[in-house]
Amino acid sequence: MARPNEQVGALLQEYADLVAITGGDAYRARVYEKAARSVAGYHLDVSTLDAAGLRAIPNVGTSIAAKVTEYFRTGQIAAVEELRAKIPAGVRELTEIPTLGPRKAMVLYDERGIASVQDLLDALDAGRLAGLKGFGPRTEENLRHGIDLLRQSGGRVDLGVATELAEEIVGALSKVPGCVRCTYAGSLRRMRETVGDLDVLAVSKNPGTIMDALTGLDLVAEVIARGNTKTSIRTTAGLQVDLRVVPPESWGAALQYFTGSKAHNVRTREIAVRQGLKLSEYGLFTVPRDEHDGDDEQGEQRGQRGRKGGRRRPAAEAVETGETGELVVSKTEEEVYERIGLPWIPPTLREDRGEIEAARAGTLPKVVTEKDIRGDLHTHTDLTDGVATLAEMVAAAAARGYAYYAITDHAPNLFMQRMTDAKMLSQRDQVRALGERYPKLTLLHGTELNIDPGGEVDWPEDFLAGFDICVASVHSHFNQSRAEMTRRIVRACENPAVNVIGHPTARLIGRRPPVDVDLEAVYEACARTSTALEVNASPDRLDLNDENILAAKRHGVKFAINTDAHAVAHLDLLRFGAGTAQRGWLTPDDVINTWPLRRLRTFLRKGRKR
DNA sequence: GCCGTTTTCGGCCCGACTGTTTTCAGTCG
Repeated sequence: MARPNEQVGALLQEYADLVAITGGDAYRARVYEKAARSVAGYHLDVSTLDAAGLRAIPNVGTSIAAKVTEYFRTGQIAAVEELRAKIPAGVRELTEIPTLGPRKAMVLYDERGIASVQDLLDALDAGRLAGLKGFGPRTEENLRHGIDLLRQSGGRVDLGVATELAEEIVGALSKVPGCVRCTYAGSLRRMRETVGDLDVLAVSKNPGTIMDALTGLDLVAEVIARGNTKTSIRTTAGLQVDLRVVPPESWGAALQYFTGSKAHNVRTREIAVRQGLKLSEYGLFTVPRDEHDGDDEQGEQRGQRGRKGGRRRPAAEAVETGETGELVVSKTEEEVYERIGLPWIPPTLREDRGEIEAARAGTLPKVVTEKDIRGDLHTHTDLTDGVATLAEMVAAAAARGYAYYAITDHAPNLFMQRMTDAKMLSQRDQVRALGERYPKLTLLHGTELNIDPGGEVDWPEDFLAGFDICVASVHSHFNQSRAEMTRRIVRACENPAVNVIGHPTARLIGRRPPVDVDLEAVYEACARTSTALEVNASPDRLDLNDENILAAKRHGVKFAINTDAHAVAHLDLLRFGAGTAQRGWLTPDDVINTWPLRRLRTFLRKGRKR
């Protein structure tokens, strides 16, 4: 995504936070928050848009469009500067502490002059919070604890780690007597590339028993909250797990609700409201008549509270006193979506990135699934840095039912792998021989080339012509300038032997940032030269990521979802690649390794002479 | 401050848990 979009998005988010901290209108804060998200995720570069173009962005109206324009004209937004002058940056940082929101942060600043996390720690140590309204002993303890957590780094884990943990917990809870259903939801079900916490959902005849089962697991370091419908724990690895227990008839609504994302849920609830319905985690309900009649009065109260910065009355009373309308549906997600006039939307699309509009228009993509993939096109063996033999890898590929499978060991310029022409040709003979043992599986002999700093690859054209497929990747010189890196990768695309650009940004999640490259230029080159971009399924890469995939697809680029397996077990990581591709709205037609072999071979011929 | 197939004004998603409170505000998801 273009940088200007992210910059403006960050500024609007900051403004939203500052409005909330200063006790401004809560609805106004929320609008800025929504605008921040839509700007950051908008598909056009906002710095190139005029006022009308800006107002075409969802949640951007006259006022916000003017602020964006002002930002590109002057380099700042006066309204933001004004609030910055009133509220030190450290106060906003305070709200990153769990359990400390905008209201309490402002109290700390107003009453005690606390303007940073360190200030807060000092005040706690000096006992200076004593007597402050709303800050009792438990709150002090929670704040200290929150600061500890904050300082232990971001706390998000990768998709592989989160999936393993979630499956362990769901497995354990499913065995608890009385547990009827159990699964995970949340960002993990949506397959976000990192996961900040786990949401586990269960139906149980005996909620207490299943709560006890969770809090009793060996991996529990701390019980954060314990109720009869919700329990939260923190694992020894620092990950929070929320378990919700719902009645069986609420399963679909609860699964929909706890899968999120928050932005997607806001949209679905709004749609329900417009149809006179109410959607909660307990189901889709009709809104009773008298509540309609009372709308004006209630609205007035809400409006006033909103202006005072208070909150509206929760609907809990209505539930308790039985004023709630009748349950319409909620047994399955499909029912819930259908009743509000939408087809079921795959979890990986639920980010409010246009899926609601597409669902309404009947143009939701039929996203690619793991089952659509007919073969892995980027794998290694122990000839280079893999840990399994060629025979083992091929046997595993055959067992997965693949129609084709490419072996792509490293080329000589990754010097540590000691590849030679002779070794490669010898492997090719072995591949051909092995192929005869697997009549249903077509083996492709390939290689993973190194794109050198100038954009050249390992072998001359005539040697490259002997491969069925060539992946080419950046493995070194990650710090080149943007111009050099762009020229380097574009040049690789223009090489007639190169079929796939492997892990295109070379990032390692949480360890190495993506290389600085003009991705738009790369997408253009890929589309022009029939070079596919890889969706590397390894959970520490997921490269390209979802947003980049969306952008590349708009250029007409094709993709290959590959595991880059270095071991037999890695072939199973494919699902994370499929999930990431879904988040990028890819259909089987966009993905070359879902195609029949003939079509794939035609694509792989590219610009080669033979 | 944005938005509209009920509306260009009057709404804006909904509920659980905690802590400190004695009826509820704040935070979180």
